[in-house]
Amino acid sequence: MAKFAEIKEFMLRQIESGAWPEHSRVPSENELAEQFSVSRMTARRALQELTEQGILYRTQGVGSFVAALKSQSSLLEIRNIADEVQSSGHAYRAKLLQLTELPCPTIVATALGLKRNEPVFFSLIVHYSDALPLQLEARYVNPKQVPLYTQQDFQEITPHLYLSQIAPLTEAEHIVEAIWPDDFTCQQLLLKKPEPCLRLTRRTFSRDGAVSLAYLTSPGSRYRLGGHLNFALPH
Amino acid sequence: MAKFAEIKEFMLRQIESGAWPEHSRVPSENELAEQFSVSRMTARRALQELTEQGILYRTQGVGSFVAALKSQSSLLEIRNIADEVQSSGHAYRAKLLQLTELPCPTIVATALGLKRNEPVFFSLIVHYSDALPLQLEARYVNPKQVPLYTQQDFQEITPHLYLSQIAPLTEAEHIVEAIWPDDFTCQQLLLKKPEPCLRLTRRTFSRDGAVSLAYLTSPGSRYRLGGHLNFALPH
DNA sequence: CTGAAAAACTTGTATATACAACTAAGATCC
DNA sequence: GGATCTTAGTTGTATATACAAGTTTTTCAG
Repeated sequence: MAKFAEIKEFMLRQIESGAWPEHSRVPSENELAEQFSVSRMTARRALQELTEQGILYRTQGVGSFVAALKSQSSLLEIRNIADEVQSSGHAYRAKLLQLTELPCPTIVATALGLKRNEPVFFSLIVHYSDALPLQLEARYVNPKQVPLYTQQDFQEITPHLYLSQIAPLTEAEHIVEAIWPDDFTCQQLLLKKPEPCLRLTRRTFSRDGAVSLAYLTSPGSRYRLGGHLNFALPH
Repeated sequence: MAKFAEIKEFMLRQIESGAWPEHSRVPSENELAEQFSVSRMTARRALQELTEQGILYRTQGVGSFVAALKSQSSLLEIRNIADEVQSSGHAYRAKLLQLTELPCPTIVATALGLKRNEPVFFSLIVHYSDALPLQLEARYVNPKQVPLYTQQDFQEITPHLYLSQIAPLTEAEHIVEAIWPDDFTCQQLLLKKPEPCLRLTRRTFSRDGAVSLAYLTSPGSRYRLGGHLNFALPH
């Protein structure tokens, strides 16, 4: 591991363990340089990158400080719903409804850069928290980029996690909408009466272009798309 | 302006003008260093920061390239609704329904770090695109941080813009929900029939703590909360 | 004691240099 | 022709140094 990365790791451990509480001062560039026997510029890089990640804030002439801990989580991460459910103390389960190859609908073709009716992979999954359905995931996947998609076991690994491994994310596009669910969606989400639902349309890209188009639908009452957005302190 | 910033400006102009199209190669660190008579490390910094902003991508041993233009806009910016409407070619207008001091409700007190029934400022505004109501904004503001809030003319300047000037943002927290609008909201948004609405709850912070709590409600059919999230290419 | 000046310390910018790691293209050998 | 080696170019990491700019503390004159 590069030296500046080692310093970052060290500082992150201090912060996460609570040894360096919020708003406390962290070692200066020169102090870190001496402690780790590196040049000031290398120590500076560690401080700089942690600042860009919203973990520290710095003021010229004063010093570097630990930012508020709640700023750690970020909308920028695309969260893995399985991790999210488990970290809230519930049991995660997925039910696979469909996993096939389809002729590509026009909208999907446009989104993924394919031709109409060209083969495209399609999966349909319900994500549960304990016995409660949290989200209906309908996903189209570009076969050119992920040829083995239909051979995976999505009870064991979420499509998002699998895709991240096969075609590392370079970019993601999101649209959030409030929609009125159709009958099928109500049925799968066990909604006795229709209620407003959140629909997150997510298109992901890898180096070679669009990888997948996913429609994630959740009842507004059961799921919140939250997080924190961090801004650098103005200098 | 610092030298690295001048180089960034130059490159941004080239990209925005179309002189450097998407995925075209940009000058290398050494070429930029020579053109601008700076050291390689300074040229490198310009390239590096543009990469972090998602404007370029770089590959070791190969070069630096212009990223897809659509990656420019980002969810990270808190958008000014007035700018957004105007940039889409419509006329922006605001109607101020209320601007008063209220005894603080419990939820608001918790969110802003005030005591229950302590005075808090409250504003209620409808944002229009031409004659179409786009968003109902209900906002509570911490009087300790923004004592002159109730004396502003919010037909002329949006609360968000004013607050940004008075108490620069250090942090913002967002929650997106799908809700069923109440009668008053329907009336103000000119919804003849109720329809699912997006509600964005936004809490903003400045250096000295929470500044405001805003509820932004928009009909799902009229407004999309969109944008792109950029990820650095893994190294 | 007060106020101004100086010193010490911090982060910010910039340079020159060196070597490592990686890629692509060309040269060479068989 | 084809495989391998070399070379040139590019980005990535690291160092030592210098000065600028901002803040806080100390010193010292009055």
